[in-house]
Amino acid sequence: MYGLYIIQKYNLFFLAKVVILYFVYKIQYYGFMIEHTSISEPIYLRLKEMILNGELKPGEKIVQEKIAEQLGVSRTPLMKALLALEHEYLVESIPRRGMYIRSWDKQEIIDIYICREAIEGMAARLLAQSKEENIIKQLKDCFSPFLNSNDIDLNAYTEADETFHSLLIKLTGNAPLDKIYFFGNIHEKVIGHGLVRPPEETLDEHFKIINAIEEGDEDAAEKFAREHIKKSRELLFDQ
Amino acid sequence: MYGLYIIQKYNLFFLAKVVILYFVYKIQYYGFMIEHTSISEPIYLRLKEMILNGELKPGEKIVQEKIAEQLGVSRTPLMKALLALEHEYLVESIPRRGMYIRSWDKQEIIDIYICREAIEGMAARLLAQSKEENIIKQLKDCFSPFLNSNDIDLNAYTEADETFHSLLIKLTGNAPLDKIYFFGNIHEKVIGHGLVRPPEETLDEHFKIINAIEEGDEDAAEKFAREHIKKSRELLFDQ
DNA sequence: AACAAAGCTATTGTATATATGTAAATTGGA
DNA sequence: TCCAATTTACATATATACAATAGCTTTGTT
Repeated sequence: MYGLYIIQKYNLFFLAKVVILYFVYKIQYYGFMIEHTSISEPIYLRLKEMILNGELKPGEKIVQEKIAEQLGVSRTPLMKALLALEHEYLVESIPRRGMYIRSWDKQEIIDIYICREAIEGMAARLLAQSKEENIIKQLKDCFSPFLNSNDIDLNAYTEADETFHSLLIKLTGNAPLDKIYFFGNIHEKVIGHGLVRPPEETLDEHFKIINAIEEGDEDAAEKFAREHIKKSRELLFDQ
Repeated sequence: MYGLYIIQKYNLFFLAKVVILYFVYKIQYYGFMIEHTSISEPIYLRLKEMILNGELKPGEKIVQEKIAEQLGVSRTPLMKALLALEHEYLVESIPRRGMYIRSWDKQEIIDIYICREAIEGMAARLLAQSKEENIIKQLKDCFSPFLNSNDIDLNAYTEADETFHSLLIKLTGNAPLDKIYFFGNIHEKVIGHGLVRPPEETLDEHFKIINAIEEGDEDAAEKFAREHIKKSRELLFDQ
């Protein structure tokens, strides 16, 4: 045993191997590598993508074994991902029957928009309280490409819109608030990648919110953020 | 095989067994029995109870096999329950390390109270919009026992307070809003079953909210609901 | 004696097997 | 031919088995 070690010690291949293993270890340890938390994380992301882009359609049943085979994993981590999606309102579970891609009726969509009003309104208020320059810059940057443009690219604007609303929450730094804001996904799904209202109308509203935040006017910031969502909601159902 | 069947067919014990099994089946089928959706549901409830009453302490590690054995189940449904608790902010998961009972620092509690302000404020507004008699009655009933009483039982009042805040959300009928309102648990946990402020102070505030709802004054209802929570938050941290 | 590295142990993450329940299919009777 | 009841097939829920890894312990070297 000892003799073997002596031999190995001066064996170049052995040394090389140790060095490599060491670095692999260090790389993993210090997190330079992609953090491989678990396999259910990528499953979750993939399924979410499939739901949002329509590969999996509302009302469709999810047969666990099929999807598991399709993704090349077992049912256990798939279940974990499905439970996360259930908590995000994207998947519905009927005990002993199965899981289904969720679909929303008119009332439910209204209810979701009301939640967004409450959450985004509060977010705008919090940002107005902080009034940080860096925050205002980030918000402005979303829409600055479209200012003074008389031919707005709808796809780009849609993406900017999504970024803006997501940023509004994240920039507050309020983690619990971000945690309960999973309705953004559903918004996207409901309107099918389009816009509820034309950029000409909403661009101004977005800047109204940003300006109120910049001026530190909490009440105005919240009011404008809410009105912005409310208008879209009312237009969706002309009520 | 067939012969055996004939013998069993006329065996009284066999017949009795079949009859019993049949009724058990029917009882289950028609739902006279407690609906046994799954075993993870009671596990979830039990764990929640254990966390809230302090049997499991903040920061404590949850060793799955231990708890599973203790509850007499396998790790699979336990995991399901733990994931649900993670989504409710009661349990924290560190990948490959384990799950821990969550503890909250000052900033996080403030953040949670801010969420409550947004959610409960919106709930009060929605109820003011509906202005249903039945709703107002239920809200009033929470506190009517304490009116004109100069010696309020603190335990009873604490319970009434919890019921009131929970009702405020549920009575809106907005399911998504109720889904994101899981911070009520944490409130209870944070203040340790006590009250942040004395009944003399909060009883009046509660009725201010209820009266605004009764009068259909949305703005006032939301304002009072928010102020009520904000005052407690400020007192908790005297900021 | 101090430190690094390898091995060990405990616990999590994943896969598979078993059990239980639901819905569809089939059979038998009117 | 239609209806009801039983059987069958399939999918989910739970349990168990296996694999991988984090942190501790031990060992060996300087």
